[in-house]
Amino acid sequence: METTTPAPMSGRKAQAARNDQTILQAARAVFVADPGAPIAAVAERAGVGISALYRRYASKEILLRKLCSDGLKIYIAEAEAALADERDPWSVFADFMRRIVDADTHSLTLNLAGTFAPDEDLFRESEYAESLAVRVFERARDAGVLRPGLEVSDLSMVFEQLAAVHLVDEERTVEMRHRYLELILDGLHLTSAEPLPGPPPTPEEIGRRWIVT
Amino acid sequence: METTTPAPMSGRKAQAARNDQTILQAARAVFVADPGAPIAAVAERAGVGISALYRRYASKEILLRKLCSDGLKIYIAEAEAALADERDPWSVFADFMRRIVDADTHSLTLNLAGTFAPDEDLFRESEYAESLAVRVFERARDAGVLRPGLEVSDLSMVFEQLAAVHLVDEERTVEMRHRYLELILDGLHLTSAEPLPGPPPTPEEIGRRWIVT
DNA sequence: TAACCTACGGAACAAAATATTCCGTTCTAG
DNA sequence: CTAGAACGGAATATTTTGTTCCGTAGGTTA
Repeated sequence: METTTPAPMSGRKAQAARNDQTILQAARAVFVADPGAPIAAVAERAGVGISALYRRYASKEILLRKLCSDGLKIYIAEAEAALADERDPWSVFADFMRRIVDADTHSLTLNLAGTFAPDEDLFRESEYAESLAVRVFERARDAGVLRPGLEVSDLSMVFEQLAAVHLVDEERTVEMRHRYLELILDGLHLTSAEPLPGPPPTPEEIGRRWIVT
Repeated sequence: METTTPAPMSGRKAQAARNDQTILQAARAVFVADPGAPIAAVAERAGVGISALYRRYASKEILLRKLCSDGLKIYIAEAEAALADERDPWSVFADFMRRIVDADTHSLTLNLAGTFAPDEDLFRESEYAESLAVRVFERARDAGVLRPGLEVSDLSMVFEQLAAVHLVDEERTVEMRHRYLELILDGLHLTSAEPLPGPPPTPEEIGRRWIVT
């Protein structure tokens, strides 16, 4: 459970605890790259056998839910941090965006939408996360630092667009996302600009994609 | 082959000619929604039997190449139109972007990258398309209407990002893409703004994704 | 009209992929 | 020294899917 201390490097239990981490990281990397990847690919990437996976997660679906849930937890944490941030509204908002893009929470929610049945808990977490996002957004909007006509739902779409930025090298991918996030932030910040064309996506439009087919 | 005239509505040949169209449209729609979709899904969507597909395309891979090739042809046509456009540089550039986004040529090149072996011809077409894009881009840049530090390769990434905008309803998807394209265009047009952070993607980084694994 | 041929629908087939189970092995704690 | 946790990875059962095949209908030609 401790990621900080290398812990008594030896010992079966330490090994296992380290695997907990390794497996989750591997799963994340693999499923972000290819949402339909076989579970064997995760094991290989983690450098462990398949049974090491099944010992921890009874099924692929459960593993996917875990990954999603973790992503949401990060999102929630960042949103709460933003709400507690006392600096000027635009900096707070922009940094929130940057952190979410860095955390890459949307590569999962985007790619995995519809590939597994959303848990009841997941649903609640998701709703809570959304409610926080609303508050973060409204703080910026009420402070008058956002382009007129924007809605919270625009944020989701922006995150999804940035999650689509994918190069082979992971580090470069992160760099590129920052590059285009700055571009988009400039557009979002243009308080004197024209409102964007077309109505923003409705929450319903955004949520419908989670329906399992 | 003629899409304009409904042609002698009846007649086996007319029927077949119409199927040529229907099948391509269906294939496009299906594979854009799900790059790994089975060929049977295309047949179903087109409302024809499987053999109607195999009569025209000897394999799935050939069909995919055809779709990609068609997309590139559109891209090329739009780029050539832009180069022939005499209006002010920014309008020409912005309209080029809008048309490409509308044509949705990148949903295919993006989603299908790596799922089939690029043909020799496809390769040539692709290179020609890219060379045109360079000229369109440089005309705008040389006219001084672009934010400093931008490169042609940034266009590819922008198109890919916009191709990631996907709602259930197709019409709304188009609307949304326009919405965020305007946002991005504003960012691209900010000639006095800071250059974007990080080096732009290299052609090599963008091309590497086509390697079949 | 009759033979013929093209385009087609869709079942049947074979191959590939993949989630999950199972069993023998290794390593550690006590 | 031994019981058992943790593991590696082959084997299994199932599903998915590309492709082939065959019987039929509609149109065409002689």
